[in-house]
Amino acid sequence: MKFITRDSDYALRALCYIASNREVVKVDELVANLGVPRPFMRKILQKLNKSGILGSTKGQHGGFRLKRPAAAVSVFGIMRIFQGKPELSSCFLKKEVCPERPHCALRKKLCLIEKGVFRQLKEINIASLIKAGRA
Amino acid sequence: MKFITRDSDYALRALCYIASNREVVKVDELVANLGVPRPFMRKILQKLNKSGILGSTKGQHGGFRLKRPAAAVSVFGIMRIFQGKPELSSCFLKKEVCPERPHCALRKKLCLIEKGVFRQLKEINIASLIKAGRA
DNA sequence: ACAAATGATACTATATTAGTATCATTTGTC
DNA sequence: GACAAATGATACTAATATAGTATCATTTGT
Ligand code: FES
Ligand code: FES
Repeated sequence: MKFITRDSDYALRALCYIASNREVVKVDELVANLGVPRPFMRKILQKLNKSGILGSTKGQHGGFRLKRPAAAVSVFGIMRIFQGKPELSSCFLKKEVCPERPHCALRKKLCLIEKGVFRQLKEINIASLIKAGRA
Repeated sequence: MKFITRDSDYALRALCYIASNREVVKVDELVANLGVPRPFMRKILQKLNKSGILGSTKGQHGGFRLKRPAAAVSVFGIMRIFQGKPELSSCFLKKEVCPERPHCALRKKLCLIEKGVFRQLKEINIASLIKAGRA
């Protein structure tokens, strides 16, 4: 079972790289340093741009830059962008909304777990990752 | 993002049904009551049998029966059977074992979260689900 | 012998994830 | 203004995982 997908993973690496190096970083530099396929990396960065995490400038001295403080970019936020809202508690029996939802014991318990996981994922951010990585 | 897959979900429903009804239950009865496609249900039950959660008898009065007390069958155990060990903390950069594993900050944090989730998933079991469902 | 159950296994379909390819647009430099 | 060097947008393909089906073999009670 995978919890973090590759695009989230690569996105986090790219963000850490950008945050701990220059202001503006080009795709090619990221590719060279992270070993991610170039077109895939581009796709990921463009998505981060659209989501407001990164800003970009085109042209000769263009590239990507962090648009927010590193501490304000959480792992939870990145996962939501690439994987949608992690939903630990889904019911499969019917296609419409499950009629038993309000009473479902399993769902209730999973929701509790979910809350805790989300809270923890929100606490991990680019700044804390960089700091922990250096220690 | 899905956390529990259908087979795990259906397995849990089947187990709850068996545990809260007769000793021995046939596939057809489960299918009739749970609305799961018969061949899929069979596949799931056979896997539960192989895993030692259920026992089975063939022939005319055959069927499936719980092989352990309901309280000893955890959601965690079922998920492991159908989804493999949930691995919140995987690294994608290389195909071999990641050389940075011992130092990786993200992985360390995810491992902590993982531990908590596992503990909680182990605490939820068929007996507690049935009890909570009746309340 | 036969019917009614499960066991084993192989196959197909659908959805998600991972990755590629291409052309358009912006921007600095000559 | 032409051109090179960057990103933007979009559409496509490949690989993998999930969901489900189909079939034949084996066991067991009557
Ligand atoms: S939400 Fe549908 S049975 Fe739990
Ligand atoms: S970078 Fe490989 S385990 Fe985190």
